Amino acid sequence: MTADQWLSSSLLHLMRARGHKDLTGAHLAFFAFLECGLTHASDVARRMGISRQAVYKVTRDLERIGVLRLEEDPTDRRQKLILMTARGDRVALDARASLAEIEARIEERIGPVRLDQLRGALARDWGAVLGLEGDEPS
Amino acid sequence: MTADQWLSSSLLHLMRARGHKDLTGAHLAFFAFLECGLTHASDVARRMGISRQAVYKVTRDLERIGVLRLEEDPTDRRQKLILMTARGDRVALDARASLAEIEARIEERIGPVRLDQLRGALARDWGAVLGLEGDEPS
DNA sequence: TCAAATTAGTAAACTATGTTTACAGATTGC
DNA sequence: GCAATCTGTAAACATAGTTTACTAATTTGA
Repeated sequence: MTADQWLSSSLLHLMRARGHKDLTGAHLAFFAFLECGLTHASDVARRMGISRQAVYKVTRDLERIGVLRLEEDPTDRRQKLILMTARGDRVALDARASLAEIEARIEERIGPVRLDQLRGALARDWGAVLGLEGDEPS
Repeated sequence: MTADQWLSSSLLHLMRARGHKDLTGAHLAFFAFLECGLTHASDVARRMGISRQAVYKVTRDLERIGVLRLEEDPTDRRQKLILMTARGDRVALDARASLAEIEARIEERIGPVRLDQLRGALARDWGAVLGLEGDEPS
């Protein structure tokens, strides 16, 4: 189990415990990018480094289960605005709480100082590494 | 793109450039555990935290393309010994060289000191975190 | 200005990588 | 000796992505 897999499976587990039984890992990963202020599927796809067709499937799912809704974008009629429903806001809230819970468990395990160092190392150093190259799909 | 995904896709890319066109990411991930001295599929499955059925498929693939071969284990007739073929040895060599190349590119990007710190932080801190819980499959 | 190139969303077929469930044969513990 | 457990095997299924293809809307440039 890698760090990534552990993080996303922990998040998924906690979200299910909070009643979001129909959310998958892909749904939650996608959701994080909406939280960053993105409002269009193609932007999310580019930022996630996956195809817009993959993102499309997730948005279609999330619309079907009532987490978000799509609306015509008046500024560009090719695009659709991705908007949160009431349940979408609850999901976002519960996701933030779950992530805080996970971080608290890590801190409990390795201590606040090393957690801070680890966060710093990952943000600075991996950030620099990943800024180097992108094999993004079409 | 996460750090994990970046690492494995870089490794896969370099291995393909070295002529191993038929190897997949799952093949290479599995291979790393053979390099650690494991000789039986069930051991690999446990260490990787995946089902032994998933490992079985990979071994079957790798046997088919001539990277490894299976032999009856004389000490336990339930088990089979996983052995390298000549091509398997070449794969292992090329994988080590590719990883060294990747690490060199990271070092070039963030410098030797921060690379060392990052490696330390990941080994110590994430190791401690992942040692905490295991949702391993049956 | 208008044709060409690009971009957004949609959709189907396929791929990669896992899981769950099931079973038979070998081994181990009591 | 027999039940529990472990091995490899295998099929059916799940998840999350890709490639290819199409239409409509927009942007670019000669």
